[in-house]
Amino acid sequence: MNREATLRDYYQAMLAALGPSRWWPGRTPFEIALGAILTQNTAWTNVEKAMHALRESGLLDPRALARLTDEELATFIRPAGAFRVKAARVRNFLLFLHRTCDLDMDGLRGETVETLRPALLEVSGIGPETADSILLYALGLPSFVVDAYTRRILNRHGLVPEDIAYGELREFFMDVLPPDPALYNEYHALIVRTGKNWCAKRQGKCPDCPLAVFLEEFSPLTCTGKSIIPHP
DNA sequence: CTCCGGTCGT
DNA sequence: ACGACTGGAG
Repeated sequence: MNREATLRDYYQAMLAALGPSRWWPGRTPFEIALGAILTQNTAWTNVEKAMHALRESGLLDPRALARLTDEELATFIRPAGAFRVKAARVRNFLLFLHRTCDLDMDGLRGETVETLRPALLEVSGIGPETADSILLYALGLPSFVVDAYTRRILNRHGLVPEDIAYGELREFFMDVLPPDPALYNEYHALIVRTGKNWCAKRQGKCPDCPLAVFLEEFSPLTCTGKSIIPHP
């Protein structure tokens, strides 16, 4: 298969069906990075509750957040779940910002994916997906974000193995797509929107999915990963 | 591989 | 009631 053409076709199909996503416009880099940590294995609606609580108290700012104790922080982000773990992770990220840019993410402008990505991965609590989300959505750097939906959709379409590693799947996109942050931003956003609405873990809703045209056939009743017949 | 965890849809 | 949710660490 021509991977580049295939990935562009998938992108166009989702864009045509869903329209542009406009993810995280008008938000500060720190707010976006914070959201990226809080949303780990968590529905975004829960993250919004936590972000709202922080906003109401004027805490969507690294210098303000840094003054809280771990316990206070945990209380604010409680609706996001795993709040004790995430409080520690936010703390580690704040320490990272203190070290690298004096708690001002504008100071990270000028960094590249090659230098900043490994540095972020050194922070306990920031794994590959969170790092790429921060690079792409907070800093506008061309680092493709891979998530559970990306793996599930591509696997169910027979394009990649189910157990493909994060880095391999990221390169599956980055090897053939130009390093365009706007393209990466919209592509991942479209995948998440498509995944959330049509590609649930248990049972997909393939008949109405924007990507259904790429399946040779499928069973409407048992539209799970294994029941989809991969296209050639 | 297991735990973290409140919240929401089924 | 039950499992999934834009993961990551020990």
